[in-house]
Amino acid sequence: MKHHIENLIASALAGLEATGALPLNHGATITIDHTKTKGHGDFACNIALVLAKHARVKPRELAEKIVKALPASEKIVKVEIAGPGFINFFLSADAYHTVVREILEKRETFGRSQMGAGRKVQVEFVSANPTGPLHVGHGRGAAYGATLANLLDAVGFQVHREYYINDAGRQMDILATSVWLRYLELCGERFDFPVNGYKGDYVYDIGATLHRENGDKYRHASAKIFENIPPDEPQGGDKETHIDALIERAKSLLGTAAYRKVFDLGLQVILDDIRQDLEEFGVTYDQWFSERSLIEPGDTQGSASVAGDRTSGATAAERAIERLKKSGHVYEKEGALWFRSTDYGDEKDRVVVRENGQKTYFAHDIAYHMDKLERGYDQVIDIWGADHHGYVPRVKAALAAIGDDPERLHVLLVQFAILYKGGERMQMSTRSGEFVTLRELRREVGNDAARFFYVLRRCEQHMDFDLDLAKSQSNDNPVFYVQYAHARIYSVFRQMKEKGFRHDPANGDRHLARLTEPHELALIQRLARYPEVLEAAAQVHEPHQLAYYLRELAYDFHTYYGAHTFLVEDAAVRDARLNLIVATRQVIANGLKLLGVSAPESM
RNA sequence: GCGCCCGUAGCUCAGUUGGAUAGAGCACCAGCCUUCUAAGCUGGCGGUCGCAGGUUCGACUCCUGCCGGGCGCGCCA
Repeated sequence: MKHHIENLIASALAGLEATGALPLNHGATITIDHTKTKGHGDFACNIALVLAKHARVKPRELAEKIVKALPASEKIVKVEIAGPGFINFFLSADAYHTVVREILEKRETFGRSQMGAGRKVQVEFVSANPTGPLHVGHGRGAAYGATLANLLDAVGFQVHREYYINDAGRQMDILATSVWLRYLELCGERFDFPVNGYKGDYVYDIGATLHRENGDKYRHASAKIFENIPPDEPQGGDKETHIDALIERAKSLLGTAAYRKVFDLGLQVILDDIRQDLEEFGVTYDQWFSERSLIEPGDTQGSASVAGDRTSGATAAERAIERLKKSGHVYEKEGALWFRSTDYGDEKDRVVVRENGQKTYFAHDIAYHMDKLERGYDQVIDIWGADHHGYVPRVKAALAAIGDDPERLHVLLVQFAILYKGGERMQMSTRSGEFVTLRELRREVGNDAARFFYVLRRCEQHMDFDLDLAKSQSNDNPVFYVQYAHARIYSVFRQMKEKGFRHDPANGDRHLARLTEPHELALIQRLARYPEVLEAAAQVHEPHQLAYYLRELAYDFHTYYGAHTFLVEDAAVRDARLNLIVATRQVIANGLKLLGVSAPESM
């Protein structure tokens, strides 16, 4: 409909340009807006205001000229000039009635479009370190990322969903060492567990699995393990150097193969848990990309889709460093290799290869993003926790340095979800083991409420997640309101059978013109906007627009329900109304599907 | 100190990418269940859009400076 009016305006402008009433090449784009108040019609166009100065005419005068030049359209019953020079369009009821027909024809595909034109988009989200179960903060990224990916898919992008597994690096070594120490406790060894180790219950469980499957195979005497290890914090030492020394001790005592076994057990158990957790949450991926695959050429976990030249056997990380070197934006200082990211506006230069020869996490991330772009995505979307925001400039700088276009990378920062319980803010720390997991949240409030609640805020908005409120399942939670509208429509049809009526959709379609009540027109107009909402939400990466739309749609329906009876004696009116509410049910179901929320038939 | 995000009704938040008289839910007050589910509907109360300038036909929206809150500034990941 918007496009239809755009065409009318464009043709009017062309006419005025031809007669010289308007200058050529004014370069203004025609925008059609929905009006806020009914008195302003259905759509409004501000073109006369925009062009007035250029045409050296008063806005209202120009508006009159445009209106006179407008071609006739059967979809429009009235055109008015209002305010400073807005052109308001009033649609015929018939123009809207066709929407009901369209929804019933297209069913679950109604709202989908080809805006994306098949362009390839990668969405990487959650990507939590596999050092423990997902907590409620990850849940927000999961719900947001999954919904955004669904939206992009719905408007015609080819979407690739990916999880980056941080399975290399110090945090994972700390986990492996923590597992081993818990295992040793089960073997009967006694010692003080390091302050900086992972203390969650799941670490015990993994240690227990290790013990059950291997007995005392990996046991070493605690005296030997802690021999010459610098003291931990409670003993007046430094917790970081203490845990690092323990990691080295674990590696040397166990040997490479056995250490890797312990390490991989922890990784595998936790990753399986994360995968299952997300799956239950309705979040699935096309690919789980291993960080380790960037540095271990033989690794089969990672991307198999990179076509490029790996003839030399170089890892992705090595190739990334090479490309950086060729760019001339690196230098050596104090034994380390630095990337001069300040050349691209970063605050300071960054180390990519440490003094000890190991590549930094940043180097891996350069390689990962290089790999992403090599895979040919038109657009790469990263969804990160807001605490990583300082990281964005250096990644973009690196992409620019190696000759890729940093504009292809979009980093969306999701603010923390702060949990409140009993009016008090809850603290979260993976290390201490005191946190609310995503799984706990899902069990308490349900998947539907969690999914809906999470995407109700713009991602850059801090979110207060009141557990008591979400748990109470009161009508504070809009998900029930929307689901109830859906269930209510099913209920009407159950009632219809009891009353001995039949729904004849063809008859309803013939009598759509009987839908003349203000409630009906309002509902139809809301339905007509659904495709626009999907496009807007996808384009600006704001799933909350869909959530709000569904709430408004549910409101329109509930109001209609309260004001009119659907199951009336007049079959023409009855069938037309049933067509309308079936269309409503369809759009609610379509929208909820994209949000990952169920659409129940009864509640 | 520097950088990013946020500041809209008592609370939690929208505001269609610069449009017309700033909206919703909750809370509070007053109504509506022999009629398709009251998880609902109707009405009312509620605002210096953090503050001050600027840009223009027009600013919650864009620019600058302050104030307040969050986060980040590692050869951690």
